[in-house]
Amino acid sequence: MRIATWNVNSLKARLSRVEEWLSYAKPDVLCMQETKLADTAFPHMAFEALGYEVAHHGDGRWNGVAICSRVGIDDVVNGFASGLDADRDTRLVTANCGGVSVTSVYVPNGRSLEDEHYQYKLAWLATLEEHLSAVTAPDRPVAVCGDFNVAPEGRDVWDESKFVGTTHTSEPERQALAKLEKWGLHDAFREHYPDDGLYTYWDYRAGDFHEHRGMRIDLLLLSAPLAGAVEWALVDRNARKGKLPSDHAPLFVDVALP
DNA sequence: ATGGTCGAGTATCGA
Repeated sequence: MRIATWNVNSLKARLSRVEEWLSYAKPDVLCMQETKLADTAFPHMAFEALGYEVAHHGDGRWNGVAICSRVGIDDVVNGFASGLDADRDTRLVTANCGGVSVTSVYVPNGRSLEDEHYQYKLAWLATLEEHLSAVTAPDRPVAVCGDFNVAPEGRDVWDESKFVGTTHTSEPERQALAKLEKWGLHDAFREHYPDDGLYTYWDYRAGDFHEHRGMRIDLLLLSAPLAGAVEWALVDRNARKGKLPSDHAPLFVDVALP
């Protein structure tokens, strides 16, 4: 099973690039973030034409997440599971895709360490763990995919000295991520490729992509039954090139399901 | 030279 994630930064602006990518990468499951669409505006027919069913959770202007699957999609949960504090934004959607519990996440940015949004980000990551415990368990096949807006380690940013006192690299954020991993999730891409300089996001400004100034903030977190069956993983940098790219590249992993 | 670009929507905010 090929499981992919991509922060598309507006599906309206990116639809043709996403269609192109699906037609050659052929993932079984694609998690998208920042669709910036209301549910009623989602272009379902474009995805159906490529063989995908879609669960989308969005409210329009910002955020918005989706799961596209060609191996079935059931038990859809929009936002956090019932009983937990409701999210104020549309930042996650969960579904069962061919026996795998898939969650597409768009973790809050945080903006700055002093901003209220940073506290929201930390609380959000804690609630995500409660959500996972409510809908599944780490001994089952679980894939939590998306834009985590956290670079797990120093090697995940282009220059650590540029990230002193900023979000995405602070210790509380990294601890929140480590706590998720302790729940039973593995950073699938990182476990196979230890090199630095492997990024998923490059700011549009200042030619950052061409200067290799990036960050690895998009992750595929897999439970042990999946992490142990990973064949390979890839960040498709080609999808960050050319006309009207997202500022994120898609990332996928191939898992040999039993 | 301490910015630089996108996408939302149409003035600015968010990333």
